[in-house]
Amino acid sequence: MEPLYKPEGVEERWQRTWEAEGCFRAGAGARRDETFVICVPPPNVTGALHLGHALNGSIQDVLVRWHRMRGFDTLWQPGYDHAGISTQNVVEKQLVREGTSRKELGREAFVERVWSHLEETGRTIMGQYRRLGASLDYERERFTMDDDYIEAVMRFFVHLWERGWIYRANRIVNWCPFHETAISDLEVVHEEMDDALTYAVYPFADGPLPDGVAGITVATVRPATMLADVAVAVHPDDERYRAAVGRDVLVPVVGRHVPVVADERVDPEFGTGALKITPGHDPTDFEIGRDHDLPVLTVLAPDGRLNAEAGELAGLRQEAADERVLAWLRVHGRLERRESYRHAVSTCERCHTRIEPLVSLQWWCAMEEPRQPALQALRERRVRYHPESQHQFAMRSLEEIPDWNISRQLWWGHQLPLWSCPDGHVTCVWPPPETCAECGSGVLERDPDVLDTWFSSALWPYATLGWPRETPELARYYPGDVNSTAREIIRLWENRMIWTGLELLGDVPFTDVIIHSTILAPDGRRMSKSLGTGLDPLEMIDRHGADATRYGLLKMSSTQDVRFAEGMIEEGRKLANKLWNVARLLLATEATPEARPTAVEERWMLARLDTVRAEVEARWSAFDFSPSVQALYHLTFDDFCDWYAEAIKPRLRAGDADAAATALAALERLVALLHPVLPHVTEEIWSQFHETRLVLSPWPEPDERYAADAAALTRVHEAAAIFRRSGVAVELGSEDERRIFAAVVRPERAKANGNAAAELERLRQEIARAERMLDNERFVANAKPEVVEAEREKLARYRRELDALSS
RNA sequence: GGGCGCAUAGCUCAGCGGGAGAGCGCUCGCUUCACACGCGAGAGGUCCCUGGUUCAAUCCCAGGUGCGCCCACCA
Repeated sequence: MEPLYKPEGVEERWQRTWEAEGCFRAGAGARRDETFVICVPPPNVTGALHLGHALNGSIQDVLVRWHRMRGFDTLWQPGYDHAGISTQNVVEKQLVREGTSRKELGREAFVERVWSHLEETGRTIMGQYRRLGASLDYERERFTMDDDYIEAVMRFFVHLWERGWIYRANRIVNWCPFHETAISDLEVVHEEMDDALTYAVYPFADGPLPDGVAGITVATVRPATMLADVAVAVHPDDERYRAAVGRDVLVPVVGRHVPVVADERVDPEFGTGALKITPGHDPTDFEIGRDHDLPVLTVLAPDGRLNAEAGELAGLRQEAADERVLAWLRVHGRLERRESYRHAVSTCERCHTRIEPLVSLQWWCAMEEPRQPALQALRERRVRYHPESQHQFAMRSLEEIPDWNISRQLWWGHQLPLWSCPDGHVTCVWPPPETCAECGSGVLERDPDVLDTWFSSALWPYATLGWPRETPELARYYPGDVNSTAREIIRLWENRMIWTGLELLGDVPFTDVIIHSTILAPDGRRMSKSLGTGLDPLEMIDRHGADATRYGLLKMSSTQDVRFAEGMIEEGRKLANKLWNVARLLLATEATPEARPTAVEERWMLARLDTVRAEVEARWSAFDFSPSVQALYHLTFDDFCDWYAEAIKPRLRAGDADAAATALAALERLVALLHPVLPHVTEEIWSQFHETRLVLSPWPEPDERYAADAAALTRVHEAAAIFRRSGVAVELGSEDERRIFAAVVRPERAKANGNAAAELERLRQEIARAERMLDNERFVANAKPEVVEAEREKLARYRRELDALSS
């Protein structure tokens, strides 16, 4: 064993060995009947993993390795998501760079192109998980476009159809002109943008009002949509427009007569208080138009250009059309003014193209019924989000959940299992039908739309286990236990897995959802590739090792948002190196591990190991990782290395067989406790004195035999602290205590550079403080008894120390 | 506009009713036979501000200030 632990080589060797020996397979090493199941949130097949994935993988792997050691039949399910629009976006942009387009390629060739693109990226992702040491059951890798998985998606759709929850409706949707598809509200991001607000005059059709007012001024950021205006609306209580309501005004350019209507949804404070109504291109206008029986006009085509309705402006891009309308307004004296205007604009989360609200015929899934059992499950805490604030958010989201637009006008994804005959009958079955279910026509055309990518993700926990087939895996591993993910995905994924699981299998897919922190760039900005603030986890692994990276990420996992700090990963590297070196020291004895403690420091060490075992178990049960790795760090550095190893060194050198055997037993426990966090270095150390694999070895059993001895060493700890501060050796009661003191402090070598006077002063102040509190009757009467007792003990201790120092 | 969260040492963060902590950085001293990715000793803090509750507040409550995230159809 070399003096410096070098993770490169060691880590990859163990990653290969573990996998080759089947240590990660579902059920490997199981010693009890209970199962523990996590499915990895399937990463988008397009991208490489980022630090968030690495953090999430570390969290899950700690839980999985811990349960596997405890003997659970453990399954950690890997896989990836076809990520419909994201993937299509990536490939389309490649095509643009190559000077072609998906339309030129045609649907079939395009989909083939996507598949060939996926081959490499899929391998990259699983390679990254392997480098992190993630103990996924790699042989069970699943993809949402596997044949079996497609089967599950189709069955699910047909199920919803038979339930009567699928319907088709013409509604305003978010339309992405680049991808030429509808997207859901959840796929829209809002971006602040500088824009111009155009104030245009709509003159009254039959001349000015009696008071001489010639028209109504409205404000808009998209002048081109005027062509589809069907009314002007004002607030019913707005005195300014009382006389105007019921009259007609003239729409600019097209000269259409449209009515002035009164509606409470108009904000009289904004702009001029008058709102042009364009039901075809604005969600609010759509509702107002519907309630006033106004027609719906559309001037924008799916590609973002103006359509035939726009007359001579047809075929222009919207920006160009805006300019033409503006010019018309200027020429005709209808432009009142323009002002700059900064506001939030909806954009496509994938391509950041400005979203056009568009009336469009889409398929929807009604949510009123299916959400109810999920909401109930959350209320009853049959599924629990951690932390609690996210549970509240998840419940609110289910309460407010709108119907789900599930159709996308994309080519990459699961095509809807819907066929129509020439008579317009729609057949929904799977496998594909031969004839129309209603009229028997053999001429059927499949709906070209594909499903929202989250539609298939929603089935992940059970479709990966074989559903809808009744497989043994499904029976054994459903429902699972834990799901871990980032905040932004609660509504997109977590809640949907819960309601689909309840609907199809009658049970929630997991009992706990961990919402982990977001790792920000060191400057506090969001980590993202486009900002150049992204960080590749592999870079950290190359520099410090996978164990160190896992440690650092877990340490950063506690609060909501943490700035990335490489120092925490370095801390992990030092921990691994420290552990390695203390193992070097102890393994040099070549003893057989067996706990036969003869001295107080040995019983104390075993007691400490058990205390930290209990603490770590409590932390991990509560999904609280940062304090757990902190406890393990101090256990290793302070307790194990600085105290225990130093205390027994003289005996090891003297060839004490009991001390050596006990030391290795203690080391066994230490590396077992550390294994879920630092799997590689612990496995490497374990292999130095075991034929077995630590990954499948039992987690340490509770052992309270030595708890009473923990206190004895506390006296030595304090004596050492005083000695180091003051240079004064406090008298110790027992031979044991004096021996340990000498071994750890090594007074013959440590030059006392402390200050006895300062130490005396410190003790006097502490004594005065404790006396003040104990003299306070209200404190003694109201404080918890153990707090008062602790204060008495402190006072007594300080007095003892003062006496010892003074003499 | 709505919701949530955060302000603690130079930096990144733990702690959260009774002694202000860690890692890194900094200063000083150590070629101590596991480890210089180490060992020992230190310096460094009105725990954001103002009130309130309490015998006792960094911690609980209210208000303020600053910052972050999520959500949102004000044209």
